[in-house]
Amino acid sequence: MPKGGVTSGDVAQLARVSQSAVSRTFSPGGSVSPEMRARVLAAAQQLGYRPNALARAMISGRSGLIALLVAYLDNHFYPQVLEMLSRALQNRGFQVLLFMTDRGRQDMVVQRMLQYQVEGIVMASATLSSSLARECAKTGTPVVLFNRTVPGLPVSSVTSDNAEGGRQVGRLLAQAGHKRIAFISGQEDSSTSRDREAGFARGLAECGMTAFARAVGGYTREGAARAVHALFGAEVRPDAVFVANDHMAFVAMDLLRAQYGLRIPDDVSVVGYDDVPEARWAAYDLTTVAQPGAEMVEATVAMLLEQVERREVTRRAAVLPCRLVVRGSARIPAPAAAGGR
Amino acid sequence: MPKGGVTSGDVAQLARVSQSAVSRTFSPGGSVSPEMRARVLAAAQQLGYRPNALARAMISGRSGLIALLVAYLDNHFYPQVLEMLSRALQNRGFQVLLFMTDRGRQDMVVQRMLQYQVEGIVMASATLSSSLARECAKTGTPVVLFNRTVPGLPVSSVTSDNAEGGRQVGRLLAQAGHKRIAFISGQEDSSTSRDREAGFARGLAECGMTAFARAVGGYTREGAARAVHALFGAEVRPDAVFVANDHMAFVAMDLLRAQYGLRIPDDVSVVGYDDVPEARWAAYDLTTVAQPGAEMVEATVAMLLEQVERREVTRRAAVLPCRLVVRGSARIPAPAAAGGR
DNA sequence: CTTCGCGTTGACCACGTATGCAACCGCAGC
DNA sequence: GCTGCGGTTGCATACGTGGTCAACGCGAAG
Repeated sequence: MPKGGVTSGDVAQLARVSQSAVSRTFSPGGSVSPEMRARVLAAAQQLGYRPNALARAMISGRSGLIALLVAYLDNHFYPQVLEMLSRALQNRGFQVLLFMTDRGRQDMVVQRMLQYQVEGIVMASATLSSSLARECAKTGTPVVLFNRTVPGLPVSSVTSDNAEGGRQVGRLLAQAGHKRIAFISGQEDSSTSRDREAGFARGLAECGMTAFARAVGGYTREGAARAVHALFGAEVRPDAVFVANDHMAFVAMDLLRAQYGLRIPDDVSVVGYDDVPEARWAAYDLTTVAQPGAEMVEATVAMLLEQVERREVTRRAAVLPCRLVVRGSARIPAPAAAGGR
Repeated sequence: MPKGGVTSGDVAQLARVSQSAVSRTFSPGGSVSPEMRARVLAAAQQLGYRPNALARAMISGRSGLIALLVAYLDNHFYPQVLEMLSRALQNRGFQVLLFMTDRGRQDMVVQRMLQYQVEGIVMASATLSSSLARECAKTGTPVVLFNRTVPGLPVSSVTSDNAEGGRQVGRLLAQAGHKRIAFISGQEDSSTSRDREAGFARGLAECGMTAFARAVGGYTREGAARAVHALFGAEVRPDAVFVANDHMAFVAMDLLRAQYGLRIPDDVSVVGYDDVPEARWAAYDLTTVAQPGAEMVEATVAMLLEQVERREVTRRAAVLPCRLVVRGSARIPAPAAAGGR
């Protein structure tokens, strides 16, 4: 094989059959007699034949490619999701084309995806401009937003019930007797942060309370640190903090212990969101809200592939239930039970 | 656009030029007059033309695809690497086809890569059977192993100087006056674990010591926990542990503190390897050996793309220097300096 | 005016595979 | 023995693009 390509024609020539026969042998529904199939397979084996997926994609109009756009992997919720998504798609016979958002060059990134004739797009924690969404819809490429909602776009989405999760946190902290409950937000323009905060406020309201203070964390370590200093550098400090995700909650815990000399949960309660693996590490033992990662991935794949199969883009939204995970980083209500589902 | 495909022929028809002209307009070295270029671009704009990357790949023999095989993302060193690798390749005009190893089905995975005519393969923390390596070489597809070496295969590799890193840890712990220094290994068959252990033994030997005990951690949390129990459930306990990577070192620290009631570093020193982001978190403040992730990624990309450009697979190995990062999880030598260089 | 040469253009083919269509074979029924 | 039919097989074409080659036009040199 000089320049690296053994084609179906080569196999046909060796097996003394037509190229069509080779193609049919490797196509699921092909009508081939047993002896021909055997001869073809023997020749293919001998030459090391491997069907060219690109040529197959061209003729069949099905590339078998799914684009996956990810914003950042610092938050360890996303590596988990990425791994599960990739495995699920791989098992269903699709290949994953991975893209990292490139700060404002998202348009170019999506163009590249479409150039490669991807059959579907999953966007994890990344935004999509409405013009791009329309462009995808025009080419018939379904898009599923993971852990994010953007109303009014012709795209589907899968999220967990962020509002309900926030509400449960609000009730838990209020019922535990905290008096000054603060919130550290994520990116202000993200639906996750907004929903979690709104639910949180409602949970507090149901217990006759309101949030004591809030600060913007932006879902980054640096932003979280600034938010902690803004809240705890003040005259009167919060006695509980709900942080919009675990990633930032760890920063808060480190800072509160090391720099402010506070004990957790004796002096201050901390609650996060996501239940990333580190949340159960002994050093943090973080009370948090578990997002059903596996179920979200399953829903995403199902929703996307259904559209791929039926060759039509629909607009659906799945909201999956989440679950409060009580650990040691927050005081718990004394006698009665906490907030019920 | 009925069924989603506007072709160069459509553009040519609208612009009243030949299809060749459209192709030349979108090809870098094409000889096109300004006015024709303008007409073509206008027509393309109007129709929303997007060159079909698959067709281009077929004819040019260059798919622009690089396969990336990753074993697991639990160890947070790899998400970082994945993100950097993906960004680097993306910036150089290549697309990343992502694959997760599927326990023994690696052969199938590599076959799928080759079917998609990838121009190169990066394997991060995953093994490659020699038969597969030869198959890749036969098709002229360069392979670069990331953070792993397998001698005798026609593939390149990029690693850090694991032996030297291990040696420095050995010297540090010995010179700090520890008497019973233990080692928790990774996967026994991985080159990283072997090299780190060998260097560690040499570092100890240079100070007239030998390892007090060793246990197998297998690079997993569960394995690390078993190893810790094996070492510290014994009659006489180590007073220092070198753990083959940070991922396992965190498990060890949690267990030593919570279950064995030991203080770090007063009762026992812990040293890891990798310098993942969590290593600097206040709760751990882990002394570790920093792998030069960015440089390793850069070397990987350079090595791979050079082979892609020159269309020949060569066998090279890059070993990059690593750096001891002294933090608070290990006692430090009192007066004189630690290990040189 | 003729000729040469250069830059531009279009017709045509190739890349490797899937598939419609026609031809073909063998067999059963009349 | 002829017809009809179901199952196989090969031929030819299409998918969308890049590149080759000859033709063409136009300006400059003789």
